[in-house]
Amino acid sequence: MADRAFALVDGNSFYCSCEEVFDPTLAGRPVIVLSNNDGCAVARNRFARRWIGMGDPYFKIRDLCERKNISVFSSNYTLYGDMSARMNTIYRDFATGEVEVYSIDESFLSVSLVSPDERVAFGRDLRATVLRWTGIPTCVGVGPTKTLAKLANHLAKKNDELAGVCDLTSAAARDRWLPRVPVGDVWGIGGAAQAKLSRIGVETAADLRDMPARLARSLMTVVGEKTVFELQGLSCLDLEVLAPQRKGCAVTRSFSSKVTDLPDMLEAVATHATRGAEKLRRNGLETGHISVFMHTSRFEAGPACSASRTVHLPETSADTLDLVRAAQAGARAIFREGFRYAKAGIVMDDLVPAGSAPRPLFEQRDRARSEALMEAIDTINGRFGRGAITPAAAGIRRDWQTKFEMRSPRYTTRVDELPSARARGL
DNA sequence: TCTGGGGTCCTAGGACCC
DNA sequence: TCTGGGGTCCTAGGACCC
Repeated sequence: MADRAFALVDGNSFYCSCEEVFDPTLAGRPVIVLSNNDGCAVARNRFARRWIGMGDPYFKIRDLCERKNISVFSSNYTLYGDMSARMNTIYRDFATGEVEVYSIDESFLSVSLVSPDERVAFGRDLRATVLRWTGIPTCVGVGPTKTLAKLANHLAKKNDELAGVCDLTSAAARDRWLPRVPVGDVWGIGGAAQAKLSRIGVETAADLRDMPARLARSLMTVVGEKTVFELQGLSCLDLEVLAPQRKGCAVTRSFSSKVTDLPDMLEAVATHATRGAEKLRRNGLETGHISVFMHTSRFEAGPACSASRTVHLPETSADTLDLVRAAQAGARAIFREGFRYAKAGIVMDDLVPAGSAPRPLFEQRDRARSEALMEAIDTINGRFGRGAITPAAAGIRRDWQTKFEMRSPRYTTRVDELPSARARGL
């Protein structure tokens, strides 16, 4: 049995690249994609990077974008999710199914069966195939642990001479590269850990690898200790080919304009609960309680307020009407007049598989009827688009609705939004 | 004038990730 | 005017019990 090896593949400026695939006029031009509500820049292509910082609020850079002729898009998660699925199909071919989908644009592949001297060629072939079949440019990092694969991917992105593929399989390669990586760029080392490490003179990935594991544990808990082992080449994190059952589910949104009255708040909370119930049903899960929260803006002077309330259900449920009712009851209990609310949301945790929880002796509602109704609603919304049917409480789309003013078409998932092509000179 | 000890379970909050 | 959303994991500390 060969030693273990992992590859991490990710899409370069993934959201921007998705937009560029379907709009050839963007080629060679700066492009950014905004977060929900057109709030912040969350993706920048390589031409936009010199002007736009990650997370820059849009209202602060709007003029700059105009001056520099930067193309700006609202997030189009439907499109990005579909492109992501296409890429993972290719990865599964390359890694005989041994693929962990880590995020919308990153996947770990097992490459244990690829001999060490062929791993760079494997990476180049994978990149070329993904580019040809989806139009998305990628980088590939290879290593004996997931943390090293991640680090290799980071190096592939930052160093043009690597041509998009970096292999840290050999100890010699690690000795060459790890001293060049700031410790804060290591997967799992955030701001707090970086500050602690800096105080004891640990500044690079190589320093972290060479520090005593026990000291790492005392500074950064067992998570930091594992990171040290992983940098040494001792694999502590396995590939998770089957997505573990999710434990929680949240739907939260900032309002596009501040909410000050109860009817608007109730409508927003009902909309979030509706969406939450859909997510539960799609995952075959139920919840026994739902929490509601609302708060004012942390950037705004004036009276501040942050409140939350958990409401228990008589029995576990994924029924939209149950969840809307409970969420609104919670919202009524915590809503206070006189505040300019900036955000509200619902959170559900302790999720259980549908039908697995013990039922009360005397059922309070007709389960079969509820399930039939929800199935009908999901079918209709599946065919005609989300929101074709919603509970009346989720309302009629008022001012608080999240903004997506610059969203591109859903090219790959909606027949009425397919890209069109014109042939010239025939 | 004065403190038990040890176990489990739950929750809140911190840290990190994309 | 305008500053994202959705996860996971770990630990400390309180409540409770015997």
